[in-house]
Amino acid sequence: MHTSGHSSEQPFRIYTPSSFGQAIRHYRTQAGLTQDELAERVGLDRTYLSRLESGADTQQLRRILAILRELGVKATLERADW
Amino acid sequence: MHTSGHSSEQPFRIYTPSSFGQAIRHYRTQAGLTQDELAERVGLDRTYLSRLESGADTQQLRRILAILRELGVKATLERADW
DNA sequence: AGCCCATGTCCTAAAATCCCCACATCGCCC
DNA sequence: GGGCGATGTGGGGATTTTAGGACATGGGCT
Repeated sequence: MHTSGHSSEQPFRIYTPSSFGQAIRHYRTQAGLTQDELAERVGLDRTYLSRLESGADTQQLRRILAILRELGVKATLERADW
Repeated sequence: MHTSGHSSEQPFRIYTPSSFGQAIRHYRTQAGLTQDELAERVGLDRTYLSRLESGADTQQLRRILAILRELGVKATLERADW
């Protein structure tokens, strides 16, 4: 009876602004949402989302990624799939 | 021959600015670093790190977490332990 | 070709963030 | 008690980021 749902999709490892953007885009399209729809649902501007998915290289993101790198910590994103 | 290092420390699930801060603090102290040391290594201000670890509730973090929540994606931090 | 729809990109004002100072607190050790 | 190292916290100003509009591009469809 398959204890684990076993959806078997591998997590996204986040180590650059770009990889973060790609992950977001992946999950958004997989959810069948447009940038407009997602932006409205979370109260953001669409152009912001576009830039984020394109891997906008902000200093904020760089800062936290630098911290994680220095500490030897890896960040991953994956489907919560309850 | 122990294929996997099997260090078996459970990952941190990140769902609030606070949980993010706690994770950072955990890994920093585990690495035996002071805020000063870490801040200098990554070229940041110490007070910034302090506030980050205290779970500073920034809009930026909120935005990202809102996106992930809406997409049903979970973010985790764990030791890279190569 | 023409029409949508989704997305990328440029711009500017407005808003949020971060650096950098100062000072307070808390343990711990002498 | 006094000193010291580590951290919390406040404020101000400079820097960075975001919102929001406008416009271009590109694909798919008729």
